[in-house]
Amino acid sequence: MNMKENRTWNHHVVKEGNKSLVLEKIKNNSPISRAAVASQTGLNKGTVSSLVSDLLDDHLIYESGPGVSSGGRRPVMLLFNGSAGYSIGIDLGVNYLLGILTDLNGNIVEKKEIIFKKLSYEEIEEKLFEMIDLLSSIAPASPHGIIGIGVGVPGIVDTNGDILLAPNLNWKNVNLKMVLEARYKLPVIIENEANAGAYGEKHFGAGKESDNIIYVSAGIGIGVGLILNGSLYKGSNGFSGELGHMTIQVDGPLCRCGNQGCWELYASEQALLAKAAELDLPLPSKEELDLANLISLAEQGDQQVIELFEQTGDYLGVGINNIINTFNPRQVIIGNRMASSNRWLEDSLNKRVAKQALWFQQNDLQINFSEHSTLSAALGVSAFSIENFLSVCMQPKTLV
Amino acid sequence: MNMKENRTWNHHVVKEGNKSLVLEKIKNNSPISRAAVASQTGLNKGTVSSLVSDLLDDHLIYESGPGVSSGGRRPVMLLFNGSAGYSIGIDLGVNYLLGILTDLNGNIVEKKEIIFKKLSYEEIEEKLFEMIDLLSSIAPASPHGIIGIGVGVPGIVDTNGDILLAPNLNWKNVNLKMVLEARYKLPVIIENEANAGAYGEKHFGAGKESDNIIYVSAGIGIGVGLILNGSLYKGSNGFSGELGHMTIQVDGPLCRCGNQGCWELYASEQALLAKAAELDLPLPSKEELDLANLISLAEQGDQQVIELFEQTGDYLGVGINNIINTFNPRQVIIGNRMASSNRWLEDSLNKRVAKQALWFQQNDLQINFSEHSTLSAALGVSAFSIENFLSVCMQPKTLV
DNA sequence: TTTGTTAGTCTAGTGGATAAACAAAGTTTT
DNA sequence: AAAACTTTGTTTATCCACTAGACTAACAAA
Repeated sequence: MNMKENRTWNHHVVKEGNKSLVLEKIKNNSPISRAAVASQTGLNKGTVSSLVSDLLDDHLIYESGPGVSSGGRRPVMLLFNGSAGYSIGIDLGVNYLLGILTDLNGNIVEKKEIIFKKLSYEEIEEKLFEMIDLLSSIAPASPHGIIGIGVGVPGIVDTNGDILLAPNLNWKNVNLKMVLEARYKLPVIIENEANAGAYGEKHFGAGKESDNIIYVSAGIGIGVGLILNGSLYKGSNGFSGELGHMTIQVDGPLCRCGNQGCWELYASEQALLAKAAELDLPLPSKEELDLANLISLAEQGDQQVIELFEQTGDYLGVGINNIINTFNPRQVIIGNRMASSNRWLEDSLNKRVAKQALWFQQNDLQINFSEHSTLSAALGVSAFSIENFLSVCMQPKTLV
Repeated sequence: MNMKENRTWNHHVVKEGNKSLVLEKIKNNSPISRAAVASQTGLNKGTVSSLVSDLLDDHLIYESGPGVSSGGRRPVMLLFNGSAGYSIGIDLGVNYLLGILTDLNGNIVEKKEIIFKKLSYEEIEEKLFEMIDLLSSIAPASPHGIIGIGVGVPGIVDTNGDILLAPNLNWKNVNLKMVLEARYKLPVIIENEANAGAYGEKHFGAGKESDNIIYVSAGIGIGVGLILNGSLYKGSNGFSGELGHMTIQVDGPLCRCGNQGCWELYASEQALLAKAAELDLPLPSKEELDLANLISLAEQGDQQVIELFEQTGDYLGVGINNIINTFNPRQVIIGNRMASSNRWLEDSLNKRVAKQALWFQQNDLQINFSEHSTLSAALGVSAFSIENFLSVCMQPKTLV
């Protein structure tokens, strides 16, 4: 909420803000008593009592038995009710569909994956419906039911949620949001896969406390999700983070974007595979040249492949250096498919960063590979829906 | 103001927000009547009346004569009182000191420049005192007097205002803020010169309405100021925007930062001069190889020099492309000393951007050279002080 | 049992927003 | 010119949410 917005300030806003403050406190510090919430937030005891009563009515929190006394009356402990509703998050990949059902804490209740190859838009839509229907049917009974659907896509999504371009899916101007909202009558969020991953990492990853997190989604291409000042930065039209097409070699090879020497020509899965194709690797057939097989070759100690990974790690480091100099982030997280090869990427990447990054940028800076790896994006869109749902819950009820 | 901050919400916050809303409305739409403020902000007429009366008491606005009637009682017009106080903004360069005195609208009342060469910290401090004393003494009488001092410096400033490193000045860990605050008993803001320039352009430049503005300060080195979502992004420790050290050529020449192929090795004033030194140019002596002389050679039609500028413009475009792909900004503004050579830089820069930037990024994107050029940074720090002053004015008075 | 402490609710009071009535100062219509 | 209408700005009554502090409840220690 920004003071410069043309929004007036009144007691509703105050209540909304404080309610949100109390809920956040309970979520992050549960179990906690009303008294502790009051003293820790600075709110008056009475105010907290009243807001807590609202939250209880909404089933967003619940009271557990009494806690331990600290020399007086025993406190009633409050807990966030993660099971007040469930959220669907789907990672729509080029050749897979990964769907999860999470509770409001982001805990995964169910996970389903479908692998496919070269499907048309209509066919993917069909699979998507099946996935959502399945996950909906699995969801346990709860006060709020399914609270929203989120979909992460490998493409450019504008600020309205329209998919403008998804080159690897061969999609253009697809309004999936409208389709899903019409069919399911639920809030739908469509988000770029890298943005979703960044959000997922912020909420459920190692970087929970950081305000400035850069999520590098290194897969077929490279996309970057930016969490700046604690919230997702999407740019003027929602096209930020196209760092895969950042020039790191002015006179480098031509990219399909029209540019030369783009980062993703050096450090993506596609780049790795292209370089591997030039080698004479002990694979059963040319068709089986994929990341999984390269990883197993590396595991067998194939020096050629290991060197390939190391070189890629070095190039990843070059781009990450640029990111560090640009954003001075607290944390850089490398996710998506390439993150699974962290064993062979890590050393050369760190060496490159240590060599280049300005000294003062190195303080308090963490560079991690994602722990969730393939799940970040799905978790992220699920988190979007949850945030959205909770913020709507904070708003005053308008009587019908 | 962020809902996640651990700040409670109460009546004061509401009043502060609405007062700020009303003041902003009057500032941007003056002259304007109370009634118009009410209808345009959505606030109640009575609320506006009361807030306006507060603002009149603070001398932040004033009433002019009655306006034209639109079929009823004639309105009393309200105007922002730019002369309620004055702000001092100083651009501390490597070999110059540029100080301005502005009113609260950012209009320059007085401008003074001192040129010097290789002074020690103590000597510069002395000059700085002289400058501030002079500007203070010139300021017209006003209700609030001098409301603050801002200084833009060519170096790394952390979030406390400490100057950690200013390589070209040979400064390290200088706490200028404390020195000035102790001497003048006024709020002091120290800011990186690129950040200051970005702020200056946002407030007084062509990009008044844009929310996402990138200011490229191309001088001896290159620094970048980032206005994202309407406010300055400073990174976790205040070190963001070090884009001069972004790699644009992995196997390029070594930079003093330890990196190879940094942008500022290709597109800064220093790079231009270095390349010019290799040429056999018709200059009276080697000592006179500077930007001003190169510009006059170009004006005389020297093809070698013009090509040098064009090449530099091309390289500027490479970095700006990376900026566009990263931030999807509404506007990119090139400022500082190199901006004065825009005539010869512009074409090759635009050609490079047109060739490379992803098509969807080109919509609604403006690339401009700064209109204020050398004044942006001083205007920016002055604006910082003004903003700060006004936000303090919005806070409820605590009776002593 | 008494005393002290902590938890949570209740009541009165406060500040600021809103709606609506009202006063002031015009314009337009008759 | 008088009457009717419009618009501006103030005033009044009311409402809402927070605060302070009294009060009740429930426990521990002496």
